[in-house]
Amino acid sequence: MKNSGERSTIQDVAKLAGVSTMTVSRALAPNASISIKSRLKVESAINELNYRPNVSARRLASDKSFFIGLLYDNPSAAYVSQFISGAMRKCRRLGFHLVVDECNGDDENILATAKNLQDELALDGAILLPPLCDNVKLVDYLLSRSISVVRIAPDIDINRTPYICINDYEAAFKVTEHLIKLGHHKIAFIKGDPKIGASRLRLQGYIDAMHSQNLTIADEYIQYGAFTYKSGLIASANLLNLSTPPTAIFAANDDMASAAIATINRLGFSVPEDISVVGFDDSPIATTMWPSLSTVQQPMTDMSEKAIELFSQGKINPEALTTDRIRNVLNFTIMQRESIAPAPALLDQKKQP
Amino acid sequence: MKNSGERSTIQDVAKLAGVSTMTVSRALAPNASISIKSRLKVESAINELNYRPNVSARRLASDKSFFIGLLYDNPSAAYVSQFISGAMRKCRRLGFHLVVDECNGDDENILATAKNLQDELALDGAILLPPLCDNVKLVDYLLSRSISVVRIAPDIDINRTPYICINDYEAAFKVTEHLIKLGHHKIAFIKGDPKIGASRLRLQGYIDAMHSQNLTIADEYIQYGAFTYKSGLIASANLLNLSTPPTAIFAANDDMASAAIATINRLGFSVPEDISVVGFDDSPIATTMWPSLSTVQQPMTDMSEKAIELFSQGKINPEALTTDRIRNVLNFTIMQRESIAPAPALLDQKKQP
DNA sequence: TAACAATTAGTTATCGATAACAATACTGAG
DNA sequence: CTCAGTATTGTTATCGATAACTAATTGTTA
Repeated sequence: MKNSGERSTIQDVAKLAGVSTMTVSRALAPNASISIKSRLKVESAINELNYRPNVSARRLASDKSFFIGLLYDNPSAAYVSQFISGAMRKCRRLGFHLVVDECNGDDENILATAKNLQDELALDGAILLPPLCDNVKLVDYLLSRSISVVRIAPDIDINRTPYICINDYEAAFKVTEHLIKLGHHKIAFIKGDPKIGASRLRLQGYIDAMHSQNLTIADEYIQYGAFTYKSGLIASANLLNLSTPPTAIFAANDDMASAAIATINRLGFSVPEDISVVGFDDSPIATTMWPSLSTVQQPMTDMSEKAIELFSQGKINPEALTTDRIRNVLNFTIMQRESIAPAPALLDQKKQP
Repeated sequence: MKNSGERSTIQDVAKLAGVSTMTVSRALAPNASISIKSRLKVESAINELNYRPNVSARRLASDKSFFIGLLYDNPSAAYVSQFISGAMRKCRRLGFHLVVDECNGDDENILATAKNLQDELALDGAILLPPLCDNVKLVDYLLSRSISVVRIAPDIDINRTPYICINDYEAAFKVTEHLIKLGHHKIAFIKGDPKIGASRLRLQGYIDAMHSQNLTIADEYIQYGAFTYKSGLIASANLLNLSTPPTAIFAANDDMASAAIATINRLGFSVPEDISVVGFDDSPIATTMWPSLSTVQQPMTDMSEKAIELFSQGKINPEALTTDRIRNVLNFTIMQRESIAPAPALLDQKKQP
């Protein structure tokens, strides 16, 4: 190992391994033709010297840019920043640069931002966060410029690019099932933004879980929501004003769930004694709230690291996409916190102003 | 202008300007000796070709890295991500790369993370967000490696490095003054994390504004807080349980202010009719809340862009630091929203469970 | 005005990697 | 065993910029 401060170069590795620099370079490339013997020699030299290629030199010499764009529209700051931090770290390790950009507005604007970014940096890859992951025009454009695309939780054209997600359906199913096991029968659901595919899956998971236990769902128990706090306030107020309010509210994300808690408290009920509340995403608000919010945790760091890894495993070219490369479904965790409890034996209190 | 897709190089500029590439290079450097005539020729050629230097080539050829580290400890995700987005954009424009890293834990850990980053990337500059901006050991280390440092809202060794902030004192003063003008006399304050310098300034602004109007502050009206939602819940509950609760609560950040709103609602009072609430920072929660929160907006994008600009204006070397380069105090904005109203004529309701 | 500094501009080598081509080492068929 | 054909490895030029040196120009002073 060279004395710290000085980084070792490909020349050092080549000398130590007793091969040419090209052989080292080839050992690093995913699809190069190189003998096993050389590869081993090079690999051990790399380890010994703790060598890592100089990105700038690479970028200059090759036609690749090693830039990966992370494009998002308007998911919550928390969602984005959680995703970023894992992706950044992984990028650094693998010699990529992450370029984060917000694509706002209508389709035209979004496309313009993407084009601009591309003109400026010549992206090698792009990661699309919801709801951009389902923007067909954007995907078309990126693929037409032969930019590798990885989508997070897409709902459309599932097999067109590799994607990463959790099983939203199953998560919602299990949460609902759990509430039922705690004795809840009157479970309401606050839907998410219909533009985001996962909303549909979460709703369906809830519905199917209810039906699987032979529970019927009153129409009014499924409320419209849009992933915003405000929409959660309205939806939860609607639910509490029903003649028979629910004993549990399952919201499609944490912002709406925390709005539900606020409403419940404001109307003189308490969480979880009177009404249990569950959210989705495990965003920071879930633990800043009091009572803390039970929710579904997505493994954001794993997801973002996985996304970057996909780029490094050779070019993601459409023909070579095997199913196991395309589908990357990671495990969720149900975070049980203070906001849920067994159903109250009887709920006959009246709300008081 | 070259046909889009192809970027023009320094050679193109040199040819068009009728000079050598070195002259172009020098025209771009901050302290190079070059005649006005050549500089003008080069500049117009650069404009015509829309030339922007290739960062990789630069990094390879020079001893600079063009990496700027953005180090933060644990300010809210919202604070960091707002800062990042401006900084990223500016970096792209000026040919830097922003490397974002979280430095957690005790001083030793923080230092280790910074050293690691430095070994890996050889930073040209570092931006320190609070509370890292006041970590003397960290600043010492970075300066000792001759990394340019820009600090955000520092409280210690103010003149050691350039810094960027708003006038927290004045903002707090004006907010308090505004509440007083609305007829509030019983104004309480929830303090921020004492590790963060701005906390002290915000408190002092509040105190001085009260005194300037000859209002006295009951001891119990100044509550301990730590910038967290939970600490805001406790502090506000304390305030509402006083025999004469305040008619206005000013919290040193939005998280605590929103906790205050939650407590007020839970105890059967309403905002702003019974009690006005003001926060600080204009974080996303301020507008997701209902009622929306009046607060002080820091110009985060301006701050982050300014920070990056400082690096590009030649090396920030300690000797050349004039006062006007060091101090960068930007303007805040008081965001008046739904959570404040004139003081109630009389507050004689009792809280009801 | 000649002689010498000080400024400004140009030339060449270099950073660390890969592309494209050239050379060599293996392989199996005849 | 030889030779074509393939698999592997090496050589040289190159990416786009700057450092370090050299050359030319300008300005100053005796």
